[in-house]
Amino acid sequence: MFSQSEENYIKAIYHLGVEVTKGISTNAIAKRLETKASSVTDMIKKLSEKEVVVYKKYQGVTLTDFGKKTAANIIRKHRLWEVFLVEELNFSWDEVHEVAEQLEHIKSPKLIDELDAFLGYPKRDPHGDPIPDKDGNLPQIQKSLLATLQKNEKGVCVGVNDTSSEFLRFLDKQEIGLGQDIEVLDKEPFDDSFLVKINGKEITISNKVANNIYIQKK
Amino acid sequence: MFSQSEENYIKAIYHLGVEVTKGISTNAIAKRLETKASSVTDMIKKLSEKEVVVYKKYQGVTLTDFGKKTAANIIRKHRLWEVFLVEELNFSWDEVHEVAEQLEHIKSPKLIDELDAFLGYPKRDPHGDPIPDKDGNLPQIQKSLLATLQKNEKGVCVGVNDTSSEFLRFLDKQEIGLGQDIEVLDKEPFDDSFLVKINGKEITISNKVANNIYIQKK
DNA sequence: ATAAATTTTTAGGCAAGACTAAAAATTTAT
DNA sequence: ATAAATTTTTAGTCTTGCCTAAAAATTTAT
Repeated sequence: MFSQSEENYIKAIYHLGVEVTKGISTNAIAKRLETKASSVTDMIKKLSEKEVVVYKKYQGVTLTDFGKKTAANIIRKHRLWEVFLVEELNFSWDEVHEVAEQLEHIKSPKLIDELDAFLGYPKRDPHGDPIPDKDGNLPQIQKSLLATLQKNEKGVCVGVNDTSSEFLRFLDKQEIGLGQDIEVLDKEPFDDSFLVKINGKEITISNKVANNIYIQKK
Repeated sequence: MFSQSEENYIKAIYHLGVEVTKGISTNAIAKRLETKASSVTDMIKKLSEKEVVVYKKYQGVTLTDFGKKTAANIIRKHRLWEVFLVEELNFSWDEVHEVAEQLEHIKSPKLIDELDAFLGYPKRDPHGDPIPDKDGNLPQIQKSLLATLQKNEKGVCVGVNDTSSEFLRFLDKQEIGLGQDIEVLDKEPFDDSFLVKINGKEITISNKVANNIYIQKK
């Protein structure tokens, strides 16, 4: 069994390690968890003894298979709770994170299995991120950043990269959400902004925004 | 804001203080929380500084009004989560306590208000205990121990005193639950046991059991 | 009323998890 | 290749919440 603090480190290492082969640096973990590098070193030693990570001094850390499974389970809980908050308790997608950060640490296998069933075994959370199954497997779909689409390509919004409240509320204002059809009408070479059609309306989207919206092409 | 540990102390003091006018003893708190008296003294000093309790050396503690309100809020969360677990996630009434002990510490006013609404503003938890409202007020109903009923009195089960798994599972086996009609057919002077009619069946109930079931007379 | 038993508090320590400051190792720049 | 900059680790400290052992206060018994 892991403490909340240990779980937070495991999750951070997991997220930092997605599509990276080298070890995760002490500094990167410290930055993500808003803590100090020396604290990270301490915790890494502990997680290493518990065989959650592989660690060699000055070389960063990698999750073991056990560590990955542990991480997937924490993320599973986090995302299921997010679904619950949005679908059942009227939270908006920019409000869920803080509460899910707490709920993900509740220890009860039955609770999470029942919650999963209660929610109808959802595959994705309110931000479009996949929910790991009980064995830690992620359903992968292929998705592209809106910014990579060419003129006249169409797709449907399947996720976001930035999940900050500011960005999510901006999307709400623009009526962009998961499942929303988006068509690229034009790209402006000057500032790499996009002219897109959403809900029948034509709106301009900055390059920064286009780099934070995931699209499934069609 | 209080730590989980502080919240557990506040709750313990509240429960020990129901229908008691004197201060709660250090030892009583230690026993309830399965900790040592010296640890209790430490925590009591802290809670006293935070104006949650009134404390004079060697005289036990009492909750301040602020402390009572805090306690009621924790209990509100605990009981609402219990309702959720039983009504929505298929937990039985003997399984909920441990998980609710964790969930009660989640910090989010919106979460608990929405949960309350989602559940339809329940007045009582699965054991028949009243759920405090947002201001900390308890709906009090008058209830009597089954053991105090006379021959031929009738009532409905509205709560339990002992909430241990053993007792609750015993009640399940006897098909006794909240809302169950119970009629005292006879009392046996020899061992103070009861002959009662439940669900049309006549069964004998020990005095110990009768002292742990609350009845609303009718 | 005093002795014995009990309860409560104090004093000192320990583990987890964080921090600061300084040392050591590594990487980058010249 | 060496100096400078950066990253990482070590060493020592702090807080929270717990512990044991001993001292102090209170209660109970004789």
